[in-house]
Amino acid sequence: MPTIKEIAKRLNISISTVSRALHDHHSIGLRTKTAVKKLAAELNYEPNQTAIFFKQRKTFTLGVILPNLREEFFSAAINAIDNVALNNNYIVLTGQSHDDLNREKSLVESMKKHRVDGILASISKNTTSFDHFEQLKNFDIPVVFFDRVPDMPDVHSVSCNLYHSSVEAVDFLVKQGHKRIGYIQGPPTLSIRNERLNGYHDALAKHNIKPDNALIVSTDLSTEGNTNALDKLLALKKRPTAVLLFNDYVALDVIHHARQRKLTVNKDICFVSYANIPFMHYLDFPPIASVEQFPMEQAARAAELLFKLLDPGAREALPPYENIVLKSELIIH
Amino acid sequence: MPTIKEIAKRLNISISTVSRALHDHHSIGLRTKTAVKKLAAELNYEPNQTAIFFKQRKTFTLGVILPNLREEFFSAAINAIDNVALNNNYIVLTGQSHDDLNREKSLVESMKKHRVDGILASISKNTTSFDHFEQLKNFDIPVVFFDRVPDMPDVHSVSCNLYHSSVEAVDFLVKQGHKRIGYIQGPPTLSIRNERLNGYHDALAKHNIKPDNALIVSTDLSTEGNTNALDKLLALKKRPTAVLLFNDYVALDVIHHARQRKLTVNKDICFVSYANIPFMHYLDFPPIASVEQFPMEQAARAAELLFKLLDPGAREALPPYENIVLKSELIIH
DNA sequence: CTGTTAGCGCATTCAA
DNA sequence: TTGAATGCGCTAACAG
Repeated sequence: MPTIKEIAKRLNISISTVSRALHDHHSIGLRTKTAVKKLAAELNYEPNQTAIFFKQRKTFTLGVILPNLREEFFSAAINAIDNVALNNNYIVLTGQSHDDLNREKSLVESMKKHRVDGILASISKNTTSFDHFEQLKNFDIPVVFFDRVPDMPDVHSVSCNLYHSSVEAVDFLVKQGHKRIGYIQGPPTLSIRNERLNGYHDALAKHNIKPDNALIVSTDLSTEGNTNALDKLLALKKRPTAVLLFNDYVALDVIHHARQRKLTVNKDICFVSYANIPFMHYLDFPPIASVEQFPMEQAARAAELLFKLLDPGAREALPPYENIVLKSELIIH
Repeated sequence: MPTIKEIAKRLNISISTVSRALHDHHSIGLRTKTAVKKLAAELNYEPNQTAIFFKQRKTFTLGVILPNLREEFFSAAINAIDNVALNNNYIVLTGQSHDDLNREKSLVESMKKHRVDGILASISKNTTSFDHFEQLKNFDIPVVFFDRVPDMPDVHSVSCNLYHSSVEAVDFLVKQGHKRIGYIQGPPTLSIRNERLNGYHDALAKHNIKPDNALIVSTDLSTEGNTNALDKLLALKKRPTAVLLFNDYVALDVIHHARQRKLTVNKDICFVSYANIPFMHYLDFPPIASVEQFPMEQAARAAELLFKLLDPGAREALPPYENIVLKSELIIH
């Protein structure tokens, strides 16, 4: 494989001249410059990036850690990140935690080893401690969290506030005549800020509907957890006529299960869900509304923030920790 | 950031001794070895991988190029690759071509620049020339194609032969009483080997059913292409009562469209499809059967093959070009 | 406008 | 059992 040394030797000039010529340095004569470029092309010269990474102490690589790629939400996020990375001549190293804390930790380790310049992360549902991310500060690897963000100060984050949409969702259901509205909530780690629940509560209060704790059940997001949650609601003497669902994947299971139990969805019982993944449109009985959380926008904003952190000039203009919050939107189907 | 040089200085020993101690080299005294390791731990020493990559001329990074991650087929493949890579202490760089040849080319370029040790690829539907992959041979970057493999000699590949399942699919339909069976085929680049079509034809012949070219229509895999294809079949004087569909994503659109046209799926018209993605189970009217193409197995085999190619010892035992073919399986729902 | 020199962090050959 | 020396390929400070 040809190197600049090789080119220098053949042209009887110095290595640094070759280097500069290849970089269009202003102080290089046109004649030598063209000669160098010509020979480089002939030899099929390709700069050895590993040498450059080493020398520049940068790898032009971004790490992305997220729960999984199966969910359209996250594959959409990856697409947005890819685009931003591409514009900045960066490449993306993706890792899936599969909601396993240990796996998340080892992903952080291996990305650290590979010297990624920065990391974008959406935490696993089982992540309660954040030391593995914290230690990255010692290595000058900035981290920006998105969507599933830790509830901590001193982190950069981009997230989507679900409070208002939750209020809207209940408003919408009430307007449709519903009075008993249930809520299937997700695991506590993913609900620290309780935006969905707070919105739910506040909206009920607004409409003078007495809250009933029996109407609030939980799932660990497994299919079994999802169907059990619905069963609990259906076991009540006074069943809910509408239910908010933690997200569309919960909705898939819950709707399926409701129908197996011979309920007519959107008549006997209505659902509103979160995420608004396109796939739901193929269902016969989709949720009547879903909260759009803008994965692409979140991810893009997070990536842009990360690139600012990576740029010493831009970083100065930033607050010590930036926390961007987008607004979700209730989409009526 | 501490380096071995730093450690050497503090311990008043040489750099090479430190290096060797850290690697458990046999010729290092126990006393010095423990001293070195102790100090390294205290200083939080981390070897600079970029230096190692540079020196070793390896990056312990695999490139994966595939059409997109939205399709469960490919996200499953990535998971399988992740696992194999993890076992080999490799990390995975994923790129999506979005079925765009130019994007695929630039992915190859940037992976080459980043000096990945090897590449796994599933080609885009618009890929007709393979120079961008071919040139990698000059850089000693082995490529293994999987699932969507080029129809060329002199490449490594892992794919799934759909011929027998296609025959089985028709057998199955015939057994159900169908005599007019249509086929919606995909773009020519993805059907070079014509396994689906050949199976379809041979099976019809086997059952003495006269082939009818009007029953074979094409789609470019867009939603519009998919619905148009169905419309063409429905416009025939003698409509098919069953149709083979290129894959499950075509099936989603086709089934949706059939129902909008007031057909009762699985009664007025039956569908058999390819890919067998789990999501279909949430549909009310899924295809009655689907051909499992084993994305995880394909990807895992491809990754394993790639690691063999990366290992000089193992490579010797291999033929110049390995082409692994798995058998698909018809799954009746 | 061009060349000389040094050094990034590490593995490794050769010498002791 | 250890150390000295070399070089991977490239960039950049310094010198001319």
